[in-house]
Amino acid sequence: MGRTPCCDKKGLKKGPWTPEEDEILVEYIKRNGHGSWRSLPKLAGLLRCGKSCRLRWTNYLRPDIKRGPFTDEEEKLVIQLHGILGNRWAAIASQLPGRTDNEIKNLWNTHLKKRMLCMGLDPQTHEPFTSCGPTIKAPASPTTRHMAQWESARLEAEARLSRESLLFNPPSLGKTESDYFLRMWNSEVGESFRKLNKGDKTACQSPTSQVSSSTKCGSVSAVTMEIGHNLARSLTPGSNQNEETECKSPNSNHEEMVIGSDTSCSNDSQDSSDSALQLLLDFPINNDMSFLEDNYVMSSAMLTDNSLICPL
DNA sequence: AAGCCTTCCAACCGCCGGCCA
DNA sequence: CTGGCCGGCGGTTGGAAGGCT
Repeated sequence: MGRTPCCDKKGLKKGPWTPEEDEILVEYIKRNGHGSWRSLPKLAGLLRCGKSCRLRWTNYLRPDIKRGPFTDEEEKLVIQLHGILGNRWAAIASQLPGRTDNEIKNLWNTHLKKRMLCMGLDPQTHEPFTSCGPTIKAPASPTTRHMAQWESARLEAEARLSRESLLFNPPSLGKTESDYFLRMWNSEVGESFRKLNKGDKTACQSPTSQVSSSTKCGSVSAVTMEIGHNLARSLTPGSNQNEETECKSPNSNHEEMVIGSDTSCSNDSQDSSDSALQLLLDFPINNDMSFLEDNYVMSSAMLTDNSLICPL
């Protein structure tokens, strides 16, 4: 029992859009909103299927689309986020205002994937290749692998934050220079973040309590901070010295965000990883996540040294 | 100049999950 | 509960553009 096609293909135009069609679509959406995509083409007088109209609008005609080539910063961010999210282009696109999932997917497939290969890294796993494949045997599916990475990151963040919480006052004691996450937490950025979340009485007392309670209270903020920690670590040269995974590329010593793919991942922890991942995907990114961008900017200079740019 | 090859990206296709009757 | 509708997503494709011989 196959699905009915999204539209009756008879009499409907396919292929590249003409400027006239673009104009009709834009004018219609400006006046009426897109409403039901399925009925839009008929109402607007277009010989296209609704899906085609939606795609044209979201990928090309939308007024907030950012034109022009990707900046280095954007490319780095895509690579970082791909390491966390895998091929979830829409989720990645939500981190890059004005960029579409299609655009990012194309960027990855045409440029970044090659760059990874050139650096001796598996574009799917972000792990170094060896003569007989990746150094670390990854879980069977990308989804499972990313869940494991998430959980591993969460557990380590929790452990580290528990340790650090003992040293929270004075903040400088025992703090590594590279721990941007904690520094940020203690900075104005962290403070404004805490203010932002002051409504949540169970979380946000401290980084430790917040992260620890992330999966129990479902605090999106906590997950955000985990992401921040993960990204901060991945952006920080030398910060992975004590991590479980060997992240050394034969070609470079660049940052690597693969975090112990082979660390234990119990069923219980997979559940929490599930919720964390889900929360991330549901997270309305253009508010809280901005602090990550700050962090990213702060750390991006370091990336330049161990450049991801691979002359082809 | 012509032909071939490669790269790039807009657009299509099919699947999935949420919603609703 | 079930099945259809719909929007969204990720994978793939096809053709235009540019480079090379």
